Amino acid sequence: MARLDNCIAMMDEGIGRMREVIPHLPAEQVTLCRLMVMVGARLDDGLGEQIRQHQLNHSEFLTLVMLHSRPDGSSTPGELCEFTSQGSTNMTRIGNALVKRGLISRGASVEDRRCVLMRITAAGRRFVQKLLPPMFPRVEAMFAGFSATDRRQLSRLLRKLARNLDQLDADDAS
Amino acid sequence: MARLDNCIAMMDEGIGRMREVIPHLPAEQVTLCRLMVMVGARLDDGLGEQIRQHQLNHSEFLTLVMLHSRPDGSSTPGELCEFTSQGSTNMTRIGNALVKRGLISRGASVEDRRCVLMRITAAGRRFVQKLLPPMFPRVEAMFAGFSATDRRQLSRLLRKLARNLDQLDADDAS
DNA sequence: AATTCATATTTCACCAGTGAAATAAATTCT
DNA sequence: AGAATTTATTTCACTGGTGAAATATGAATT
Repeated sequence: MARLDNCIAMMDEGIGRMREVIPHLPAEQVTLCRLMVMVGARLDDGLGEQIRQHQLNHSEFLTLVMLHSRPDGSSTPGELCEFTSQGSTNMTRIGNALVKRGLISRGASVEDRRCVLMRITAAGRRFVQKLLPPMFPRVEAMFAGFSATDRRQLSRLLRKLARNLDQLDADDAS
Repeated sequence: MARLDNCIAMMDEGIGRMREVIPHLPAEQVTLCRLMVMVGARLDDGLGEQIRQHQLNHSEFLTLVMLHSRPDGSSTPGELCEFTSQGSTNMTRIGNALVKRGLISRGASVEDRRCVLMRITAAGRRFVQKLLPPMFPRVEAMFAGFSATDRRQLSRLLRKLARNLDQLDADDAS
């Protein structure tokens, strides 16, 4: 796989040439877009590899960790769909996979019996708690050389970007 | 689709609870990771929608724009694979699709006759130049409220993160 | 009680990308 | 000249996810 650094250099050159052909190209913003997508995807790939070693795919992992981090360790498929950006079809499949491995249980909700409750099991919790710590060194290494201010800035800017994206989606919808 | 803002709030709460269970969790870095992935993916989705209106998928678009931004408008499959993070199998398919639409041409290279040269056609250039400008307003809106300093900071931090990720990949390989 | 709405599952056809293996052709090495 | 290497294509089985439609069931509305 190409180093990110090369891809970025290639992009910088490409955008440099593009702006000569397309006069009103917002070069700085386009660059930031591409950086976000490239770096975000690569970051995800690296972690995905660690996850795959545990026979989990990305969505299954996310769903499981999501449940683990809920106050009561449970949620409904609909809610999980929303926060993992999955379709309901896929959520059903994810549920099947996790239930089969004994990491979660699934049953009708007591309050609203048409809801299904997915709940992490004790085995599921153990699994997550064993799975996560080995990922920490990599996560920390990603931000090596980032000062406390750098981290705060990045967090601030990403959250700001997120708000703008929400706004754009809202505009699209209306 | 859930607003990014909700997802982020949910994540913040989740990580807050997690750190009580897992003592040495690098909460700040994990948060940044998740932010990068979530925001990057959402950003991509929004643009992907605009691209799909032109009967192009993400990779085809990237490949085409890549060619357009090269000095001579041409490249080899291998090179394009590298910079678009595609497998060669897929690159062949992308080439087929773009050739069929007359946006690129494909033929043996003169210098090295085992290389294939993919070159954007005049029609391809027109297509790209008509396709891009409508995307600019969205791209600009994404960074609404970003000061020049904000943009420079974000660029700096993303490039720094990219270098760290390259370093991690290099370490993995060795 | 009947209708409407909400939640979830299942099935199905589909899209996009992966990874390995076999093939082909051209180049480089020795 | 012969062998090894590089580049690309093709085929194939696979993974992961999408989107629509049909079904079922429970809850809310009237």
